[in-house]
Amino acid sequence: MTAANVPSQPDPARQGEPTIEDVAAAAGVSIRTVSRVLNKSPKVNAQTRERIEAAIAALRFRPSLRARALAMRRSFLIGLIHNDRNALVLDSIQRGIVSVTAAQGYELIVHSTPPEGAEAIADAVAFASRSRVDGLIVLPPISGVDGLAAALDAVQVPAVAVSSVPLDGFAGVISSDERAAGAQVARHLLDLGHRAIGLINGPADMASARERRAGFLAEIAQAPGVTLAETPGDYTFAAGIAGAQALLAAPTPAPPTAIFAANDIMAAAVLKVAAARGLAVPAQLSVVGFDGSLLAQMVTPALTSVARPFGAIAAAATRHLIARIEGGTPPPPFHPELTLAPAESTGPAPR
Amino acid sequence: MTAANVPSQPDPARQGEPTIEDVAAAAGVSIRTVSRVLNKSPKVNAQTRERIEAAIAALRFRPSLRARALAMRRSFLIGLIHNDRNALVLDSIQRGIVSVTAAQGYELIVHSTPPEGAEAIADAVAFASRSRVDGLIVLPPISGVDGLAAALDAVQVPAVAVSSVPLDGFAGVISSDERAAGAQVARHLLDLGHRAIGLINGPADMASARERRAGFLAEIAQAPGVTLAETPGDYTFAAGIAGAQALLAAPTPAPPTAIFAANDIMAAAVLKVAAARGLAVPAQLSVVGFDGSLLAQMVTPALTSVARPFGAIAAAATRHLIARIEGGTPPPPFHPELTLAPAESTGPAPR
DNA sequence: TGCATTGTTGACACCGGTATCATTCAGCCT
DNA sequence: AGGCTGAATGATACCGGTGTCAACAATGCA
Repeated sequence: MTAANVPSQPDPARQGEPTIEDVAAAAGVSIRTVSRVLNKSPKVNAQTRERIEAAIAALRFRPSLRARALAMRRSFLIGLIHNDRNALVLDSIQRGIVSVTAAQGYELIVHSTPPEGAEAIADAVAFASRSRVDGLIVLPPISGVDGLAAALDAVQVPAVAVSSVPLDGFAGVISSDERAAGAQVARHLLDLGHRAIGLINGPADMASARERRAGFLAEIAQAPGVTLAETPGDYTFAAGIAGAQALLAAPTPAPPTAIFAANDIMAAAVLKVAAARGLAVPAQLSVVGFDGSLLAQMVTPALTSVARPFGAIAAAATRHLIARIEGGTPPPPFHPELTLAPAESTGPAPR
Repeated sequence: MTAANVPSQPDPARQGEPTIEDVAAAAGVSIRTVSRVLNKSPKVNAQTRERIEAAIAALRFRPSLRARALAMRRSFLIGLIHNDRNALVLDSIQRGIVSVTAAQGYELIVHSTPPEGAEAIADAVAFASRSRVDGLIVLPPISGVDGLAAALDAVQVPAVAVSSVPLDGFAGVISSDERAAGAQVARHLLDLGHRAIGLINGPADMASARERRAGFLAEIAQAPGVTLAETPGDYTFAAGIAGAQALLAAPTPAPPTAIFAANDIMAAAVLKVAAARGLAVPAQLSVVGFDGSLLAQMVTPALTSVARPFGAIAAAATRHLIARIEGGTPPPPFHPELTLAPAESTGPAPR
C-alpha cells in the first residue's frame, strides 16, 4: 500500500469535520494507528507515520477535543477564576496563560465572578465540577479565601493560586520577595530625602500586602527621624481617594511629602487628591504605586511603581499546573523580580 | 507568586464523578429516562421525574459536558477572540459574556492573540476548529478584518462581531449611532465656546471610527468660524502622544483649545502632553475621550468621555450568538446609547 | 532450526451522554 | 373482545477518540 491513493480533496458529500476514521481509511491503516500518530507514540513505523501525516494534512483533519476528552477523562481545559479586582491586569495575565496553554494543547476557560468571601468557594467548586476543567488558576483576592484549596482538593481539581506569597493549602509555585519590594520603595523615598511619609495599605487579609508593608516599615524604621502615617486600603480607587485625603489632611505628625500606595489604582487616586489640593507631583508630593500596570504609564505624571511581570507569572503558574495535571515534575518555583521603576511621580523632598 | 493546592489521598470509594448510570440505578430507571429529565423532556411521568431528580440531588450528579458534547455534536463552548487593543475593557466584556453564557449552560473560552491583519483570519479559523467551539465572539479590531466572516462561515462556525456598526459579512447585532456620538462631542465643545479644535482619529480602517469622525466633523462644519485640525491615530497611547504633540505644536491655523481623542487611552496621552507643555486642563485645554473606560475615571483630571456600555453590548452579542447556535430567533439588534459624560477634563474655552 | 524478544499493527471495549426505534401498557372505540 | 392510540419507558446504536491486549512479522540468540 502506498500513499498514492491519498485523496487531496475532502469528500464534498461529507458533513462536518473529517474524523479519525476518514484519516485511517485514506492512509489504509486502522484508526488505532492514526491515534498513535496523533499522540506522538514512538511505536509507529516511520513510513506509516508519514503516510498518516500526509492524510491528516490532506484532509485537514483535527482531532475532536471532546471525543478525546471523553476517552481520556480529561478535558484539556484550564479554568481561570477571577473577580473585578483584576480588571487592569487581566489581559496580561490571560496572555501569559494562553501562551502556555496554546503550546501544550489546552484551552483557557474563564469564569468571571463577583463573589469574594466564603461564597467564592461554592462558586469555584460549582464552576469546576460543571465545566470539568482539568485544573484551575485562581487569582487574588479569591485565591486568599480560607478553605478554598481544601474545597478544590475535595473535588479533585488541581489548582494553582496566583499569589506572591505562600498560601495556606496551596503549594508554593511562585514567590516574590514582597518584603524586599516594600523596602525598595522605602529606600527610594528616603534617598530622595523624604522624612514624612504616608502609606496606603492593601487589604489586611492578603499576605502579600502585609509582607510589603512589613518590608516598607522595617526600612523606614532604620532611618532616624522619619514620621510615618498609614491608612487601610482595599486596592480600589475609592479607597485610594479616602486614604490620600486622610493622610494629607491630618496635620499630625506632619503632612507627608511622599505617599506609597499598595497598588497603582490607589496611587492614581492619590494623584487626583493631590491635584485637588493643589499639590504638585512630584515637586510637593511624591507618589509611588505598585504593579507597574498599564495605568501607571498612562496617568500624568507617570507613576513610579514596582513592576510585577504578570504575564510571566501567569505563564509560570500555568506550566506548573499543567505539569501537575499530567503527572510530570513541576518546574521549580518561579521567583519573579519585583523592581522599582522610577518614573515621573517621585522626586526630591521639598525644601 | 503562585501556589498549588496540596493533593490529598483520593477518596478510595469515589472514583470520579457520578454518571448518569449511577443516577439511573439509584432511581430504578433506565439511563434514557434520566437523560430525558436532564433535557427537560415533557414525556416523563411526574412521579418518575421526581424520583430521578431526588437521585440526582442525592448523588450530586452533574452531567458531563464532554459526553454530552460528543453525543450532541455541540461543545457548549463559546470562544472569544481578542487582541491587546482591548486590555482596558476586556474585563467588562468578559463579564458581560459570562453573565449570559453561565445562565444558558455555556462556558467561555478565550483566545488572546497578537495578530491584527489578514493573519488574524488564519489564527481565528485555527482556533475555532481546534477548540470546536459552538460559536465565536470577535472583538475589534480583529472583527473588522476583511474576509473574516466568510472564513468563519466556511468552517461553519457561527460568529458575532462586537462592533457598533454593521460589518461586512456579519449580521447586524449591535448598532450604536457613532455619528451622533461624534456630533454630541462636537456640540459639547462648541457649547463651551471652543473655536479651535483638534481631533485625534481612530484607525482609518475601522468603520466605527470613521462614523464618529464624520459626525464630529459635520457638527463642527455647521458652526461658523471654527478651525479644525486632525491627526491619525490607532488607539494606542503612543499615537495619542504623537497626535497631541502634532496638534499642539502646529501654529496653523491656531493651537486648539480642545482636543477630541477617539478613545480614552489616546485622551490620557493628550493629558500627558498638555502637562508637559504646561497647559492646564481644562482651563487652557479641554480634552474629550471615548469609551468611558476605567482609565477615564482614574486619570486626573477625570476625562469627559462618551460612555459605551461594554458589558451590556457583550451580553447582547452573546445572546444573539446563542440564539443562532440553537436555531432560535435572534433577539432584535441592540442599540446601546452612547452618552457623553462630562467630567473634569472639559471646560469653557479660554479668553 | 527453534524460540524468545522487539517492533508494529489491529480488533474491540469503553468513556458518558443522546437519538432512534421498539416495547409495554392503559384507556378508548367499535 | 379485539384493535387502535398515545404516553411512558427501555434496548441499543452512536458520537470520535483512547486503552488494553492479542496477533503477527522481523530480529537476535542459543
